[in-house]
Amino acid sequence: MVKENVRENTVYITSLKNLKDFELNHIFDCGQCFRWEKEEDGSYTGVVLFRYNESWHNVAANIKLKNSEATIQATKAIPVEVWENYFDLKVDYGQIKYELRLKDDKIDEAINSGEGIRILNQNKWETLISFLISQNNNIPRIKGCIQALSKNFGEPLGEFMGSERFGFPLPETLGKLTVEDLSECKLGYRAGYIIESSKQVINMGVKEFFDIEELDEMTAFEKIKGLKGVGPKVAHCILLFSFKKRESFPIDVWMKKVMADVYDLNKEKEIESFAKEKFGRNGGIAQQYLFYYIRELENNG
DNA sequence: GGCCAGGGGATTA
DNA sequence: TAATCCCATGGC
Repeated sequence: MVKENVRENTVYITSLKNLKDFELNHIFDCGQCFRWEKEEDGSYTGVVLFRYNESWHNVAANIKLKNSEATIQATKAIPVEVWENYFDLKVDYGQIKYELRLKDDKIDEAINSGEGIRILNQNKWETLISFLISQNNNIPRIKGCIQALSKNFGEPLGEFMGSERFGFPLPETLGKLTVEDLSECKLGYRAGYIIESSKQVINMGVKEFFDIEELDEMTAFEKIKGLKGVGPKVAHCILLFSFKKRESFPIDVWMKKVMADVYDLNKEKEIESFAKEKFGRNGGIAQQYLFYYIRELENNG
């Protein structure tokens, strides 16, 4: 994929070419991320937190897809490899879909509804906090909480695409807060979890937290679950969406619904072992197709 | 292992 | 106006 960064009125342009299995609606609306919003022209605008070269980079960005080329405008120059990794471009989703479709015609139909899904490689810290907020919560409210958190405690990124943008707050910032400091973010009982988990990440060291990626799935799961407020559901989301553990199969109320409707499975344990056996190492990706499929079905009849 | 409080807001009854 | 629901977890 050829790409170049061109400076243009303090906006940095990156293009990603020859994209396959890539649809913005599917990627940003399959429940994996909370900061991208759709514009009238079909492009998406959001704020992304990266960590590379041992430092944090919060960037406001807009991504527009035309045919098989995506154009990203961003407030900072982010290496194209970093964007490629974010959108998981090294992974051949065509092959994964081919393998999954062979399993049965139910997953085949689910894939048809969200063919352009890709699992983003999101920042591990941001994903931890985002999914702590997600528990027993709905997507519009999760987005509101994260927005409030960023507005109050994140780095101001200036105006971009008609709105003031704010970076995702960093561990040192959140770790120093009290529950009262967070009251206007309306996080409810999750505020305490966020503060405690932030302290735990600071104490273990950001590097060691990120290096959990190197551990095997079971060990990584236990490590993540050791953070305050992280149970099995949230741990699976964090592992899938930011630690590249693609076997992880998060089971929430939507997944319970789709697995009951489609596969007539009603117990969580049954769903778990079924997913492991049926989808194996692609469990997490199958989960995203199923999640998108049931949400589409419920929203559009 | 089962139960229930934890917050807050949108939606439904 | 009241009940229910939401990408759950901790503590008993």
